Amino acid sequence: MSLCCDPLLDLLDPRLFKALSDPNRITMFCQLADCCGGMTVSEMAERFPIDISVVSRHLALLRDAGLLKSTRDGKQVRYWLMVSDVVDRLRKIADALETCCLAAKTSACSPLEERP
Amino acid sequence: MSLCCDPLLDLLDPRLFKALSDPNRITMFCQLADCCGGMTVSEMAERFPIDISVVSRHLALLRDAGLLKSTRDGKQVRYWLMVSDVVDRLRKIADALETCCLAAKTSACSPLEERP
DNA sequence: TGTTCGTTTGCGCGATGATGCAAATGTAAG
DNA sequence: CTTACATTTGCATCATCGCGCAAACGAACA
Repeated sequence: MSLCCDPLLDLLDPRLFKALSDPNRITMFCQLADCCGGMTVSEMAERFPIDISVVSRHLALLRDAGLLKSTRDGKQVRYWLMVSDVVDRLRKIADALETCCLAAKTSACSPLEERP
Repeated sequence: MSLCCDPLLDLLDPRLFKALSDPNRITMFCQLADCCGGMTVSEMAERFPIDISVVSRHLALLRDAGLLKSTRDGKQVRYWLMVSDVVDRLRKIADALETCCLAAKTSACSPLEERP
């Protein structure tokens, strides 16, 4: 069984949303948006009242979700926000959602009730 | 202390992302995107191998996060996807993210390092 | 090589989340 | 008013999450 919203379903990666479901991670995300030079784990940790190991884990989680990239610079690890990637993903989700709902309205796909 | 990304921070509601951080809720969200007539709790529950009470809770959570609206129709409660609201929120986040990062690049705001 | 600094990982604890079951609530029909 | 159906709400259980602490890892440097 396939849905008209299959492309939407592909775009809605739980990891993306789980990554931004935590207030601290959201703030880290915004800090990186304001800092085009990227930030090291230590620099980020200075701005939060939590242990640096926790900051490290949060940043790694954001990276694994595809929101950040990390580069080693000597002893330090610098995290960068992948702006265009994130912006593209969000816009694609919005577009797919609109397309899917429009298709549903115009009966471009069979109603759910008639499916096996 | 204020950040250039303050408008972005306001848009990034943890509840929105938490709502879509669960695979079952994502699928319910997509089902509603494909069904412009909305769905009752029972109709939704037919499509999932989980207890109907769990489905009810998932739908309520999606509603409380601002993704769905619910209307009572006799004994049944029908849930609808708030398409334009969700699409607008996603696009506003994408726009704010772009704006914030562009401002950071052009030094329209002070770098994080120089803040108190 | 040994030391130091930055980062990551292992472990445990308390809190939150997803789930199922049973009971309660709400609504329409007999 | 009683009954039947749809939904919601406790309650318990198990998994996951955020967190701190300590140890391990990695890279530069004396």
